[in-house]
Amino acid sequence: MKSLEPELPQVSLSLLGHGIDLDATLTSGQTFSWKRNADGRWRGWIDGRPCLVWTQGDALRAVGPSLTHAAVTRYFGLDVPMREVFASFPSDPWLDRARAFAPGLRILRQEPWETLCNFISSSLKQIVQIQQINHDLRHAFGRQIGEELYSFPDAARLALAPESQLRACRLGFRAKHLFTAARQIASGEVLLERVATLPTVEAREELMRIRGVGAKVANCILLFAYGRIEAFPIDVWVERVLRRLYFNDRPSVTTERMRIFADRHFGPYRGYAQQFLFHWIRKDPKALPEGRKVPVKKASAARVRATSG
DNA sequence: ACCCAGGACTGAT
DNA sequence: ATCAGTCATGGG
Repeated sequence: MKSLEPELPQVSLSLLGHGIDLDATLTSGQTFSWKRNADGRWRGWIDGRPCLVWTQGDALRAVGPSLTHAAVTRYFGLDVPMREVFASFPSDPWLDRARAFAPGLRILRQEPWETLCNFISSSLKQIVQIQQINHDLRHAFGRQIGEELYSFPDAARLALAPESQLRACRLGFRAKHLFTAARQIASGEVLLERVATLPTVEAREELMRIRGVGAKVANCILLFAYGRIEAFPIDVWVERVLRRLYFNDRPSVTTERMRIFADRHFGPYRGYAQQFLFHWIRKDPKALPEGRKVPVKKASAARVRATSG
C-alpha cells in the first residue's frame, strides 16, 4: 500500500556535531528504532519524521522530510552545555573512566509517547528485544509511509488494539500494561504535554500514575524524552555497577540507598553520569575487570516519592 | 536445562 | 511501609 502522505520536501542539514558519537548514542539503550546502514549512516525518526543521519568530520548531517535545524539540535541534545555538565561532575576515577570510553555519548530528547511505550515494554527485557517489540508495534499498528517505513502508532490506535494482537508483538505480560497506558493517554487521564510543564518530582509522580510505569521507567522517560538530566534511572546494570564501585559489593545496600548516594555524589547532571556508567559497563569488556557478577537484590516494590533523581 | 534481561504489580505481613 | 511471588518471552 502506497503512502497517502502528502509529499513533504526533503531537507538536508549540516550542523555542528559538538563531538557527538552516533554509534554510542544510538546503541546506549535509550532509543530502540534506529538502524545502522552498511555505510555507517543511521536510519531513524526525529519527532515522528523519518530521517538519515551521519557524522562528517565535526558536522552532524541529517536528511529527511521537513527536518529543521531546531528539531535536530533539540533531539540530539546539541544545545546542552557539555562543558558545564563535565565541570559539574565529581572527582571520580570510575566516572572518568566511563566518560573516556565514549566521550561523544549524548542523551536524546525523544517523543514522550513512544518513549513511554518503549520503557513499558522494557521491564525484564533485553535491549535487542525492546527493539524487536518497537518494530513489531510499528508494523502491526503504524501507518506505512514508505518501503519498510512504519510510523509508531499513537495512543488512540493502541487503545483500540485487541490484547491478543498486542501479545503477538512479543509483549508478554506487558501487553495489558501497554493497553491500559494507551487508554490512559488517549482518554486524557494523563497528559504527556502537561508533564513537560511540571517540576521533575511532580512530573515523575504524574508519569507513575500510568500503568506499567514505576520509578525506574518514569526516570527513563524523564531523562530520554523530557531532557531532565537530573533523573537517575537505576536498572540492574546501574545497580550492579554502583554496588560494586561504591558499596564494595555489599548485598544489603538497597536501591533506595543507592539513589540517595547518586543524588548527592553525581550532582545536578547525574543523568549523564548514569548514562556514561551504563554504556561503559555494558560495552567495555575491560570494565570492572576484577568484578565477579554479584546477584542483584531485587528493588522494593514501593513507589518512592521522597527523593529526587 | 539454566540463568538473565534498562521492573512493576499484587497480596501478605 | 516493606517483602516475596508472579508475570511471558527470547538470548546466551
